[in-house]
Order: sequence, then C-alpha cells, then structure tokens
Amino acid sequence: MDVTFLIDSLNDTQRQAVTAPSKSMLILAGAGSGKTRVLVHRIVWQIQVEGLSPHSILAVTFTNKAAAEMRERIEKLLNIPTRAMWIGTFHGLAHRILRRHAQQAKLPDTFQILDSDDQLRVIKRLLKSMSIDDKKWPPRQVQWFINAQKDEGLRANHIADTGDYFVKQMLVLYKAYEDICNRSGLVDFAELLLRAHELLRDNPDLLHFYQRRFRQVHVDEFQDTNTIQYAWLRLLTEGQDNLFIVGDDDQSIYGWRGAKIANIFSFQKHYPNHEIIRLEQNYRSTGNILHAANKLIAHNSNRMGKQLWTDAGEGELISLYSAFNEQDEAYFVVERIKQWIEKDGLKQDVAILYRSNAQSRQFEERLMTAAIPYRVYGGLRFFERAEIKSSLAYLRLLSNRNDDPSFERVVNTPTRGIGAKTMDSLRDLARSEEISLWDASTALLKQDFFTARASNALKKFLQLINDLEFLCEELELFEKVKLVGEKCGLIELYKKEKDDRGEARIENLEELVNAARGFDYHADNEENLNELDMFLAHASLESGEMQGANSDDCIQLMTLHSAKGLEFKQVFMVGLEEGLFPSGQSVDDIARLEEERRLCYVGITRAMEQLYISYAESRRLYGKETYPSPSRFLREIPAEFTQDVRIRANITQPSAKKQSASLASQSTYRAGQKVSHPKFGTGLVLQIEGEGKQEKVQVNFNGGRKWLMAAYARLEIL
DNA sequence: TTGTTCCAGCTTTTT
DNA sequence: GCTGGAACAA
Repeated sequence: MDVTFLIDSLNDTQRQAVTAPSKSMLILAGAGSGKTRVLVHRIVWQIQVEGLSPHSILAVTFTNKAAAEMRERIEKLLNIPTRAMWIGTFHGLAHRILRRHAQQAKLPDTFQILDSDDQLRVIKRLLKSMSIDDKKWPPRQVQWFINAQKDEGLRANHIADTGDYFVKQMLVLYKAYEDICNRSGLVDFAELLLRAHELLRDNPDLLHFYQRRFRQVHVDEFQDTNTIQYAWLRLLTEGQDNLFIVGDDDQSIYGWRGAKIANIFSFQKHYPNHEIIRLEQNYRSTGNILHAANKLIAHNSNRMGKQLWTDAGEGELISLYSAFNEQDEAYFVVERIKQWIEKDGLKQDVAILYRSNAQSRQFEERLMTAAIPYRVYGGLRFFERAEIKSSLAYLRLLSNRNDDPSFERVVNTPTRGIGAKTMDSLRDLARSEEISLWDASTALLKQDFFTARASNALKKFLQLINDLEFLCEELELFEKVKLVGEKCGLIELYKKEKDDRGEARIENLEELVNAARGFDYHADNEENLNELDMFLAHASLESGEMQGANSDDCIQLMTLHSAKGLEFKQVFMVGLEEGLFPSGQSVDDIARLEEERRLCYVGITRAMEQLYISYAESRRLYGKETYPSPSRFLREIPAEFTQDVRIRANITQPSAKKQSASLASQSTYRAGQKVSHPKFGTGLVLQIEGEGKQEKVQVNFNGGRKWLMAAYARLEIL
C-alpha cells in the first residue's frame, strides 16, 4: 500500500514517532512542533500499515475541541468515518463506559451529570440543611476538597481521620454529599472518572474486555493528566505496553486543578520498554521568539529538557513597552493594532493575552473607542446560562424525577407560590426518609400536610411535569425542547423583564431549540441512551463553544490559560508585573512560581511573527493605586532578543544599551528636598524608589503622602 | 416577592 | 472599585 502521503510531510523525528513499532512511547512535543499531526498520523499509520481495526483505537484528549479536531483530521486522512474509534475526552469516555455498564457501576440507568455549578448548589443546600455555618466552611472550599479527593481516587472512607478538625468536618460533608448524589442519581465530573476507574478495577472481566479491545491507547496533553486519569490509563494498558502519550512538561499549567507533571516520570517507571522522542523543531515562531522562550524556561528546575529551534530565521526582536499605567498600556496596544490593520493585517491574527480576566476591561474600552471589533474568550458558556440551565432542568425532571438539584432549580421558577416554607418541609422529609424531593412532595400531599394554597401550587407543579412528559412522548427532540420552553412559563417570565436581558434570554431559549434540532443522534450509540438523555448528557459534558460560531474577523482577547494550543501572528502579552504575573499568590512557592513561568512560556510561544510584552508602572488594582515592579520574567529574557519601545517619541532602542545607561543615571531627587506639584502644591520628598523611567518619589504634601512617578509627575524642585 | 442595601472578596478553567 | 450574594424592608 502506498503510504507516502502519511510520512512525506513529516520531519525525521516526527516520522520516527509515527512509524515506530507498536509499544509504549513518550513524545515530548514542544510548542508548535506538530504534536497533533504526529498523533493523527500515528493513528492512521496503525490502521493503514499495521492493519489495526479502527475499533481497537482509543484516543483521549482533555477538551471536546481537541477531540473534534483529531477526529476531523483522521477522517480527512483515512477517508472513512471514524465512528468506530473511541476518540473523546476523559470525561466523555468515562461517561460512555458508565452508561454501558450502569448496573455494574452501581448507578441507576437514568443517572444524570452534575456540573460544577449544580455541584456548588448541592453543597450550599447541604450546609444549610445541616445547619453548618457557611462563613466558617465556605461552600467553594468544600467543593474543592471533595473534587480534590476524587481526583486523587479517594473516597471518604479512604481518608484517614487524623483527628484534624478541618479534615474531620470535610469528611462528614464529603459523605453527606455522596449520599445526596447517590439518592438523586447524580454524578459530578470528578465522579465520572473515579467511578469509571473503580468499575474497571473491580470487574476483571470487564477490564479484560476493554484491554483486549483497545490495542492502542493514545493520550494528548499528557502533562495535564491527574492521578485518577493516569490510574485509569494504567488499568487499560496493564501488561500491554501500548500507551502512546504526547505532552510537554514545559506547558503544564493546570497543576492547580490536580494535573500532575510527575505522571510523566511515573510513566517512564511503569512502562520500562518505552521510547522517548523529542519534537524540538518549531514551525510556528521566529528565532528570536524561540530563543527568548528557551532562555526563560531554562530557569525552571525539574524539567525533562528541550530546546526549540527553527530554520525560519531570527525575525523581529521582541518589543518591550513600559507603560505609565494600565490605560497607557491599553492605548499603546491599540495603537499598534491600528498600525497592523493599516498594513492589511487580519484582526483575527492578533491576540491580547493577560493573566487574569479582570485585565480585559481597559483593552475592551480602547478597542471600542477605536471601533475595532474584538472578541473576549471565557465567561459564560452557552449551556451554563441561567435560562438554558432552567430549561434543561425541566427536561431532566422528565427523565429523572429524583434529580433534586433540577427540582430545586425550577420548582418555583417562574414563581408559582412554592415558597421557602413549603420547600423546607419537603427538604426535611426528603432528608429524614432519604428520598427525593419529588417523592417527598407526593408523600406530603397524600398526608394533606400543606395549606390549601401551598398544596395546590405544589400539585400544579407535579402535574405540569407529568403532563409535559406525556405530551412529549411522541415528539421529536427539538419539539420537546420547544414545548417545554413554552409550557413551563420561562418565556413569559423573561418577556416581563424590562431591559433587553429578557429578550436575549428568549433568544437563547430559541437557540437551544436549534441546538436540539441540529443534534447529531445515533440510535445505536454506545451509551445506550435515548435521544433526550443523550442531549442532556451532551449539554453537561460539552458546555458549548457555541461562541465559536462567531467567525467575524476580530481581535482575540483571552487569558494565557485559554491561549494554550492556539497561535497568532501578532501577540501582545500584557501586565508583566510582579504580583500580577507572576500572580502574587504564587510567588512564595517554587512549584507554583515555576507554573507561572511555564504560563509565560506558553504565552511567548503563541506568537508567530511579532511579540509585544508590556507592563505598567502604576496600576489601579481593587480600587487602589499600586506601583508594581516589572515581572521577574522580563529579566529572564536576555536583552539581545528584545527592544524597548517608546510610543510618544516613537523611537526604539536595544534594551541592552538602555539598561547599562540607566544603571549610571542618578536620581535628581533627594530626601528632604522641597518640591512643588501643579495639583498637590508644595511638599517634602520622603523617599525615592527605582530609577530612570521607573523612578518613584514619595512626597509629603499638605493633603497627605503620595507616591509619584518622577518621569510624569512634573515636580519642580524648589 | 421584589427591590434595596450592605458586605466580602478579588488568579487561572475543563469536564 | 466593582460585583455578586445574602440579608432585610416594604
């Protein structure tokens, strides 16, 4: 068979990775080195050359987007449908396994997925019902604890009671939370993984079945796997030496949510026959950008080690801009973007990358005044919007009456006279009898427990759900979604809202109907789900890059985290200040600081042609003026790869020269000097900090002490 | 039940 | 300094 099309477009190391005989392999793939290409070609190689059935391929990613891209590219190369291949996210695949073997996993057939928002609600309810002070035990912290345990593969009864007050309380809550989930038939994200792991571990027959089925297991972004994910991979590949992992330890930026770079080291130990291949040739960035990235990341210890290189030439120097404040920074960036656009650059090739979402504001305002279209990534996803979640909650109740969070969510939305008192009674009974709110409702109604008014209201709600199920029975999925939206009263509710928010919500509900209409359902799905349940699972597992539909040419604004995996011709990495980037909360801990550095490395390596790095000498943060010092990462990028930019004079000069010059410069101010300021009047200089452009002077005016930027304050020495 | 006021908190995010 | 949530009043 002619397979030249598979290997012709690859470089030597890529080809080596793709064509290696079947065994465990670790592909250390640097940024922009073609890792997805290797993964895709490897899979196709195994099918076309090694003769593997598509059926025996397992490929795992972290995001739906990555999974979709992989599937698409394989399909293009193979020219056959890829449905037989298990390509998906850890969560998606775990969900599939649990559906197929719900009974063995000790789950009801109707089990539903609890997303993190719902999870938090459940925990809040739980704290209330146990009369626990949520000031002392913040629900978010409880949620974090539970998820962290599950990510480590630990159940409440696995955790040693050390007598520690905190752990003791957390364990009580963990147990109580698990009871609720089991009673309601709910599985949270971490539980999907944990349950799937336990299912395979405790059912050898099942495990052997899957081990035999998956002849090759491929993992993308392996550096992001957590303990339970790696444990799951190990079970599936036990004794088979068939784990093919692709990753980059230098791009591990999710340690804070449980990812373990150490899994890469464990892999080397657990799969002694493995081969390591480094992909170091970069096809994305110019030389200067790569040198800077290499030098920066070299400051980290505990690396596998890698040097990116390119044969594309050195390209432009990296531009550094020292802004007066955050507004000046935004002004500068937008000016440069204007120039880019004037030279016929596409807006979608430009990205502004920041450490924290709050930083987007300045840039949005500036872009808005400049009438440049932009798009901010992050924020609420489609399926996470309140109106969508409410609508879905009705649908979920149709499938599973015991879904308490959904019951809580919509029982009085729109308001139908079921108030706090009624709900308290229901919750009490549900808790003491260990039944669902739905069952508690029917029980209390039977006993004539409520006043006539409450009783009628509640009866009407139960009736509504039952009626809806009956009415929906014969309908197409999108008709069901439409009908529920109309009958449950959400649309009327939003029509009443004054501002155009209500209108937007109604539009979203209509969009949900469209999503249902376009939903790609296969009756022979491996999850054994009917169409509605499949749609609901889809909504939870894939909260929806519906925003991706917006393909207009616009400037991209996003956090450094969300930029991973993307590339742009022109990149602005902004806010390079101590306390902001690296985050003030990470500087005391070497491991966390190194993660910040990796984040910076990710940022630099997003740039293909032009990279601008900026910082502000003064920044308003939480309503207070701050004077951060430039980020340590700036010092870690050698000056030979950078140039300083002055926007006002529009002069650039090499950083190296400027630095030596500024070392010699001396302050014109001295403590004790009398100075005058156009706005604050006269005062005495108290102290001086920094030098050159960053020089700050503290002056004691009549109105109080003030820190001023010497270069801008227009102080006059008296 | 809705609107107002007060108060804490304030990286990063996918599933 | 802004936001979201909770507590409170009408």
